[in-house]
Amino acid sequence: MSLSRISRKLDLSITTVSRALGGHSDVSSATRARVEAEALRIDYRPHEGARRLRRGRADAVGLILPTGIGRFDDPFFLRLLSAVGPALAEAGLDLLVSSAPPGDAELAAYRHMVEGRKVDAFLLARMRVRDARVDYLQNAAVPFVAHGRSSSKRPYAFVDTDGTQVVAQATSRLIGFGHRSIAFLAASGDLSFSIARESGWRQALTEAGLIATAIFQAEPTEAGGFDAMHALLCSVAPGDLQVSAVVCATDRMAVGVLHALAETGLRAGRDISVIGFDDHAFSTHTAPPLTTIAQPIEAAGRRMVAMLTQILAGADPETLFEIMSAQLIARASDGPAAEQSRIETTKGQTL
Amino acid sequence: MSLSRISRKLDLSITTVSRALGGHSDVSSATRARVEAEALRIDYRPHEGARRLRRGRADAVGLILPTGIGRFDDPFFLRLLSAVGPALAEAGLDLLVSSAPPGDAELAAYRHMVEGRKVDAFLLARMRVRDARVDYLQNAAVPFVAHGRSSSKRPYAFVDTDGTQVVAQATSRLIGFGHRSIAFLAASGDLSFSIARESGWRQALTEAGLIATAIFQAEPTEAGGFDAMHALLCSVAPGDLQVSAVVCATDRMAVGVLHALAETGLRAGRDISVIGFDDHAFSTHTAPPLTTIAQPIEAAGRRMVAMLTQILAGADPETLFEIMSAQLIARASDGPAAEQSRIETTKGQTL
DNA sequence: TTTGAAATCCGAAACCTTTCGGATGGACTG
DNA sequence: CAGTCCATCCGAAAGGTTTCGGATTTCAAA
Repeated sequence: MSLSRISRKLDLSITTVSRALGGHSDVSSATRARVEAEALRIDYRPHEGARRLRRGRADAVGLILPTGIGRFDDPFFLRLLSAVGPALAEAGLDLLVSSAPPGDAELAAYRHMVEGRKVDAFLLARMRVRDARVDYLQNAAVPFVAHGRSSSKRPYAFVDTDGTQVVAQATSRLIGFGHRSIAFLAASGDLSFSIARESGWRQALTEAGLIATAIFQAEPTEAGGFDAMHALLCSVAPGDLQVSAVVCATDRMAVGVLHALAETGLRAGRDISVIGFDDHAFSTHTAPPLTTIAQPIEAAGRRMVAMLTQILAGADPETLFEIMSAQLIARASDGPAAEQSRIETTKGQTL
Repeated sequence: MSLSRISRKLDLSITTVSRALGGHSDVSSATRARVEAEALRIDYRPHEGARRLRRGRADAVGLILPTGIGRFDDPFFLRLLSAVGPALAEAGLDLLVSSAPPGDAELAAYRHMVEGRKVDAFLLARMRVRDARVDYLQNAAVPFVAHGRSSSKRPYAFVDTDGTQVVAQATSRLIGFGHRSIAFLAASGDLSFSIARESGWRQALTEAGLIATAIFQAEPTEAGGFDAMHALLCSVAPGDLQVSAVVCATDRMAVGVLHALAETGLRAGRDISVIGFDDHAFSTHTAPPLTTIAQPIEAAGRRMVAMLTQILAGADPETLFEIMSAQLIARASDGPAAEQSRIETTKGQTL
């Protein structure tokens, strides 16, 4: 009831109105102007449903938030969402959001959107090394762009942060501070970002001739970090701790580690160094302020949308990727190794 | 190409297939069974676009994230989103998300969804006392459910936390600890939640015969809290501070306050008490762990969806509302007032 | 046997847009 | 003047679903 309304008013065919508004060349500029004026006057908006029906696409993309075990509130996703929103809007794409815990329910959520033809493509985040979502989407021939990589037969479009390189740099910084036994606190599960960061840690250690055995893992939350560090501290007599520095897979874990340290009376940045990853807003304000790594989430989001529009326009997903570099933000949670731990490390690196 | 596919295969009319699947009564149970079996076999899903075109509704609801000044990553929204997602899915509703900074761009985002008939209704969060979104939506006769109240002529459906009551309780707790000069750190702007919480603080103070003048405000972020507390601490000579406790409008602000305190060598929970609001994941792990207030965000999200479906089914929005109670979580950032400040307060309450 | 109602089914229209394949008229070419 | 070509317009179909207003059959009641 709308293209037709303009067409009646202006005594033109529906076709002509449609083509005028659609910017086609076979309509005179005079007619086009008349149509545009009338469209503006009655504030015409094409009916999305009709358009989708006719064009056979949804002009929408899906994003399914991975609900975590327990409470789910990682600032990462919000930053991604808020970057992706305007970019998508500018491209004329809607964003359909849902949430599901990884596993069958998650796949079902993807299937729901695909089979209902609700979206043309997906944005994926928080990739896992063996990622069922990738298999499913590639199989169903649904385009997507991921934030992070995973091991799949066929390559796909992605944006990723070079976690390996920058964590290696952070670890080297600790080595430069005199630390000899540096632990890595990995995120549990097979989260790609954690594995990339871990290998940066390992790399720096190996290069410096140190052994990379002090690795433990926990849920990528504050509680996970706290529990892991707490367990570590309880496992040895006070003053007998081997580890003098901890590189954490995420800021949230680092916050938990800081807490466990404070609880035991250990001073982060002096007795033990801690480095996080993400540079979330709260990390400036921990006690002490957290040395961490800033990754360009907003830029990544915008880049993902750009890739998506290219793919939707026919580009080959296999050729589209970008690895962005992250930046070490030195604050106060790390520093020179205390004499004591420098000596103790000679006894061994394992825990 | 799909109802028709079933109809051809089964030698029925499209009408009958549609009505069989739609649960209408004028189709024999034998036929219905055949249709259902075939639909299952070919994994039939109605085409959303076609359905929307015909039915004239979108079966989708919109949620526009208010991008803040600077970086935007309040865990509140993520918790709300993850609660709302599954509830909406169960009701057969899609969730369309966008983001925009409050102001003209925000209204434009709402208009975009409304006028493109992309959604049937909205979910609103982070209400402001004078909220242009409410005016616009009521005017355009688009249903919505809000989290939080605002001052509008016509009432609307909302779920809210009773911030006033619980903050009064928290403030009384501080008074019970012997604090006599208790400040409130409000969120800037005219955010409803902050105003409700402020009035709880004021109420408790007044009831105890204390003067409620120590109020200052800042952006509802860690940086905002830090700057405000920092400025306060710098404005007086050390040891001359009037305020012995601070009630913060949000946990994020409280984190900043904690940081400012630590920087000056003041011990939160001993020299100065701090209470937050939200009980976000990181609040368990601040130094010291933050005494705060837990509000039921997930339950609120589910309740909002329930209300929305009622409204979409014809219920009167003006009769739908629920005020949920929040809970004080006592941790270590507050405690008995130090002798010193108890004496000093006699000098005056203002800052 | 006729009538009427109930149980089942179906044709066609409508929702709004896009696009294929022309149609029309005028200007230009040869 | 016949033939071409171009600029501009339009009719009709298609896309998948729902629903209005019957049509047909069956069966019991009169």
